Amino acid sequence: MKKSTLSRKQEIYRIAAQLFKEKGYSAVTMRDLAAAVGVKAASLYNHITSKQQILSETILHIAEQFTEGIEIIVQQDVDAITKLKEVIAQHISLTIDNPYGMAALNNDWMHLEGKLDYYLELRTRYEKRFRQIVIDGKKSGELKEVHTEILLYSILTTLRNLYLWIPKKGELKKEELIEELSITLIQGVEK
Amino acid sequence: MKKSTLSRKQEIYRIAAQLFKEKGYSAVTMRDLAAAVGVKAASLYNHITSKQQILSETILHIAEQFTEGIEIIVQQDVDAITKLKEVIAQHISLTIDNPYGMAALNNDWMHLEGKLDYYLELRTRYEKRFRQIVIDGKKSGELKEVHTEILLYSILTTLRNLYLWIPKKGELKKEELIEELSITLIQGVEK
DNA sequence: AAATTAGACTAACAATTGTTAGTTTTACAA
DNA sequence: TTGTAAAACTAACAATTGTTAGTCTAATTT
Repeated sequence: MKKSTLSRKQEIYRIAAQLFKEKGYSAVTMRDLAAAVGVKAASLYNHITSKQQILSETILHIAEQFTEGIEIIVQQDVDAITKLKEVIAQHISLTIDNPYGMAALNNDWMHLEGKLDYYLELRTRYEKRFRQIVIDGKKSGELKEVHTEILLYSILTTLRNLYLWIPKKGELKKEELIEELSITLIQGVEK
Repeated sequence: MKKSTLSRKQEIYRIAAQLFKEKGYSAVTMRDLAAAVGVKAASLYNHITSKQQILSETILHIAEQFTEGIEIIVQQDVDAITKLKEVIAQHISLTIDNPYGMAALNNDWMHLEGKLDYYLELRTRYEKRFRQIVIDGKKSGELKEVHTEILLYSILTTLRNLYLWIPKKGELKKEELIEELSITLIQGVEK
């Protein structure tokens, strides 16, 4: 495979992820994708092997980054609040890098066919690590005594859906976003 | 139309919303829906007029409740924090009443055909009222000086995705959930 | 210049889609 | 018991789906 082939494939993947974000995997046809790329549907198959493969490579690549990232974070010897901030920063970074892929990860994971079990395993591992940070933070007195699951899903949901509004906030600097979102999520909105 | 017809129609709508939540509107076929109802696909049309109608009635019914609800909340003569708590309570109530419909509202609104503009109008109105609460709260010194959009979307995203985990929390009482989620969102997770 | 190859094309496929038409069965009112 | 209407059924439709086969063209390598 040559460089030009690789970048053509990547261009298809990138455009596919954009369309998946707009309409969802199932509603995007290979003819839609081909038109957006500027080519006939059959020509796509010179570069990709299937529609399903586009989805699973897109999703799993990101999911692996998240799970590997949090496993590094949890084993650091720092307090829970610091870990939480690092998790927030990781979400922001990965979302800025690939907002369309994040949309697919969030909305289309159930359409993974062969790789669904692997995806679910990655997600379970991720949530387990995140939950451990919350539990440790409560035990050490850093976090409020609120139901773990409420605390967990309330933060996690905001982070998982950053892709919905991060692209619009082009004017906001990444470091500033990390700072403000950390404040909002950790210290709340009340003055 | 008789009572039995109405309840049959409602049963179809209810099951459809469940399937939409699992796989998304586009991935649910009328044959899937029929099988879940226990009937052949063609028989559905004795009760409904189209797949699209199921989606739009499901989504718009909820969207109207939200927009009407927040317009009542904003015009009350109470402080911003109280309004915020009422918005949170409304989200929890409507989500408990109809978690599957909430999923469709969140994930499948873009597949509305004739009614898409109306939906977007409702959503814009809703966000405008919500944003006004945030702006007022900052002005009155009740809320932190964080970017309005960050504060807005961070809360709103959590609320919009309650359907993802509320069904699992059957053991948790509604009033308790409102209390704990209000604390988490308004005062943050840090002790 | 000749040969090879990457990558576009047209045409077609088998399967699946939402929906309609027409018919039979079920259930209730008379 | 008979008549009527609701609601199930089978069969089919036209359109659309992902994908393959085979061909042509343009670019690159020899």
